[in-house]
Amino acid sequence: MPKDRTPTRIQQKNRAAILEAALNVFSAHGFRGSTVDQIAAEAGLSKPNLLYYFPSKEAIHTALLSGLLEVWLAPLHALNEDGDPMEEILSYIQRKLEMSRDLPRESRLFANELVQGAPRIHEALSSDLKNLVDEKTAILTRWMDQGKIACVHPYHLVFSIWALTQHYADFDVQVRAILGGEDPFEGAGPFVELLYRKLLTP
Amino acid sequence: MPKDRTPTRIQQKNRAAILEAALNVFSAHGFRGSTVDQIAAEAGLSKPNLLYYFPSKEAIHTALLSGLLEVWLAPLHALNEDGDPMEEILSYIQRKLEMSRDLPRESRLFANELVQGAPRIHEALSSDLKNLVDEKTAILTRWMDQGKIACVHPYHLVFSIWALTQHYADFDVQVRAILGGEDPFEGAGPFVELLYRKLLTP
DNA sequence: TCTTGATTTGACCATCTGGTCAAACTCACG
DNA sequence: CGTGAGTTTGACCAGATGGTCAAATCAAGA
Repeated sequence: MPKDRTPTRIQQKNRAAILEAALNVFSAHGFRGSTVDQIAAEAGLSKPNLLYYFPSKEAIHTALLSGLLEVWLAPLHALNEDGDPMEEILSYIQRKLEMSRDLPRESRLFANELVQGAPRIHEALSSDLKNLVDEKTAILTRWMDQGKIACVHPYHLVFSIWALTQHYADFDVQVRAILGGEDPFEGAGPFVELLYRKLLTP
Repeated sequence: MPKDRTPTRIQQKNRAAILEAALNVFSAHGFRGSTVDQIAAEAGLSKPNLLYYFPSKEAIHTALLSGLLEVWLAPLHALNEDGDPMEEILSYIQRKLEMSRDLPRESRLFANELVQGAPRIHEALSSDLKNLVDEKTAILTRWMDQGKIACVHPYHLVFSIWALTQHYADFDVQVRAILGGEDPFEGAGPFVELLYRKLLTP
């Protein structure tokens, strides 16, 4: 196991390669469906070598999840009370949709975890995530009280945004099977924008 | 392996128990994360006995999926061109939401399969499902052309209904972690009804 | 160059898992 | 009863899988 001191170039490179490979594998097969050999092969390392950098399969998984949670929540963090309410919300939605398009592996990694009861990130949900959502729904509620956007259940508003945008990453196969060759995001962008404009216009 | 003749009472009972147990286990852990022993224990059978009724783990899984696909698509099947457009769509949405509340295991079974690329039901998606959706979006399009509902992308309208309603079953842990003790479906029903009323009112 | 710590690996192990099989048991029916 | 088909199971197997370890290799500073 490498020391905790300043990591060498090799350590940085290999840790990064492992996390990148693990993202590919875990997001495609879930935790239980992925094997250490698979991740090692994808990272271009032997299995014992991989286990030299991370003590176990589970350690890789949690390192991935906790490392990506920040990235995943960044768009919501950026929601700014001082901006124009409708524009703030719509640009949050657009950022989430772009993340589904550009980071589908990350979306599916979390989807895999959540759909199976989030055994490994349950605590993060009810602490970090809940705090963030509480904070941002408070902003939404204030906007509603001020009549700047229509009055709807703020938590379910957030859920709906997550559901709508992440659907395109998580259930990509289904969407594409139905749309045929058409690019899903071509139509999705205008659709969700129209939807939330109509919903939130006072 | 039991004969193909008219199944005995024992066969009916055990097959049903196996599928019920498999639904519990597969929906909670995914295909790869579930073991035959787990399913057998849950069904109150020994592993060899279970494999007397189904030739393999995969056979149980496909039997489950194909058996439930019909149930899963029934609400969309029921969408009737001759009814009142807005009421037809809203009651489709309510039925889907009720299914998320009453059949969350079924929802998660499909979610698990889809998020991992639907390796076992890919063909059903691009044949049965696509045909059904094509048929029903044609109805939606006609309603839009007649000015009976607002004009939006019909495929993305369907996707949004799936995403919004199934979110409450598939990501149940997350929803509950954020809502605290509140019943998710209490607020979800009125929220989605308002959302689609605003979206689809011409 | 030499030394020392960092890195890599082949061989190995214990456990889990899907699946098999022959033998035993049960049940309906003549 | 008795019998034959239907049902159940303990014992077992082969392969996969997470993880270990001692030995080998490499890399950079003295």
